[in-house]
Amino acid sequence: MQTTPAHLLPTRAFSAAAPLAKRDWIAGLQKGLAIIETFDYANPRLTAAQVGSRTGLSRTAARRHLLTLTYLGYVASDGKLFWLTPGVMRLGQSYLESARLPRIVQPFLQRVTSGTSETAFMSVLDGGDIVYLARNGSNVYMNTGYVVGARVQAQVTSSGMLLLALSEPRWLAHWLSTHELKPYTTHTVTDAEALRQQMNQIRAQRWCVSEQQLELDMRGIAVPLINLHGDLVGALNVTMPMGKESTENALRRVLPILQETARAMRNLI
Amino acid sequence: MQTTPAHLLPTRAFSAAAPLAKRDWIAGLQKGLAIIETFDYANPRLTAAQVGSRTGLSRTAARRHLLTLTYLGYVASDGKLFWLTPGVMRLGQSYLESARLPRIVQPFLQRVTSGTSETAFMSVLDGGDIVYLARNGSNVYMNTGYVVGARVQAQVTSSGMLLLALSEPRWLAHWLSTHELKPYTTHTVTDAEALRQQMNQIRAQRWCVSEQQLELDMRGIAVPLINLHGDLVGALNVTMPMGKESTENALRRVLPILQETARAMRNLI
DNA sequence: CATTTTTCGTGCGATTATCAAACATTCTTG
DNA sequence: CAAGAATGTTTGATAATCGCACGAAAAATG
Repeated sequence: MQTTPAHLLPTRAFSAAAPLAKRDWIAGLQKGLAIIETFDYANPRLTAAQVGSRTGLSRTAARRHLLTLTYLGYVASDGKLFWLTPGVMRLGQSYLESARLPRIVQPFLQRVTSGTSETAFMSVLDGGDIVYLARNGSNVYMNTGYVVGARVQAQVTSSGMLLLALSEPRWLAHWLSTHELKPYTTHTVTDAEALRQQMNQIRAQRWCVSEQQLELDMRGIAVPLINLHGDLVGALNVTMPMGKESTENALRRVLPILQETARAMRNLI
Repeated sequence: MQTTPAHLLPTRAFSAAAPLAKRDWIAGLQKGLAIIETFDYANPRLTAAQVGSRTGLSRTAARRHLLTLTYLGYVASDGKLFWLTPGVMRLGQSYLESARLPRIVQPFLQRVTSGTSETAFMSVLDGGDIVYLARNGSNVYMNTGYVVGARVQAQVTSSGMLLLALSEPRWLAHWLSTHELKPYTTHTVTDAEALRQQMNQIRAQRWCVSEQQLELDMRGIAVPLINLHGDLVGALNVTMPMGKESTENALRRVLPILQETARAMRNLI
């Protein structure tokens, strides 16, 4: 008997296969994390009642959780409104510190940057999102948001399309049939069947180029990161302004460097 | 009632110790967050028993919380060991999205970068740590770790010294008397009295230069960010290799730009 | 400015989520 | 291969968490 409101359930829909026994379910933890994630650009400061209605909790329950978070330093309050503090960044930082990947890749990203003069990223798939775990290069051309930790819907990035294409076919099929394909630019592909075909090609060629899907005039080129056991651990990509350069020329210029760098990383990741 | 700016609130309260009533305390939430933070560089993968002993929970309790986190997608497990997933970065991202500051400062950082040719940062104090909330500039000279979200003990950075010096005197005194001053380089100041004197000067002059405290051959220069109400909301700084440049010359070159940029930001933050 | 309407803080008894201990099972190691 | 250590699972007892109800405090209204 799952009394949990649907919107509190994990985003990683498909992996939800193991319906945790009730006795192993810490409700307060789930609710508190949902509360942290309910703050966003449009809702930076909320009352306890607003948090309650956004998370499906009662006003009093939301308030109790918010007070706990406040006491722990993750949330601040003027007595009426609540907002997140920089303290919550300790949590993401725990991941960056504990994971080997983000630390190991940095010198390799520098290699890509100096070889191509473009901004290089390493990213992984989380749910249907691309999460950037490391970055190297200038911020001259780039929109400001793409820092370490940023997330974007996978299908509008080169790394995302690549990782989707190379992931578990059943999961991919499920994702394609349930995910809403939001258009970011006039060029964004929003047809699931078109995406599916692109992915077949990407899976075969083992690299991906993506143009103007997330931002106009921007191009991304991605290759997979595979470890010695053959596991897919993430993607390496560069993002660049398209300018007047042809797709073919850009590929000729950066793809070999990406592929060679990914190969060089194999026995370290 | 709370008049302290959110960014300056001590993490695990000193004066802010309003010892939350028992009925408003969500134990599971505190425990779960403590579990997330218990993973770090030295302990990237832990068993439930290890997590228990590190967080003071019983083995079974730790396991229940870990299973919950796993189901929610923040933790992964092979059945025996547990580790954090990129999903935890959603949490820090909630802060970056919801807070105005990190978004607003980006163009100003670019201004600093182009005026000084050095890497620019915006940061706030959280507990005794500096947290970098925005960054602009090349990563050529910099050690890899200083990305958005990174934390360093405040007293070894220019921004940290500045924010400490300008914070609530009672809180500062308490911090100085309880905080362990860890040496990072052979130049790191580890004497509390010496720090206190430096802070007096910094408080008076309203800027700070810090050299070789965290890394050899590196220099930081910081100025405060003050809003129209006169609240201290953070610090703006540049970090640069010292090379052969004198302190005076570096100050003459970058301090005016920092100060002018901070002034230009006043009515936006 | 007075009155209505809405929102918010708090105490309480009812409910059930969470606990640790005991036991079963699996993995280690000599 | 058997003893010991570490881990998974079950269970009844306990106390943590719940929503409701009520009064106080703001907001909204006219």
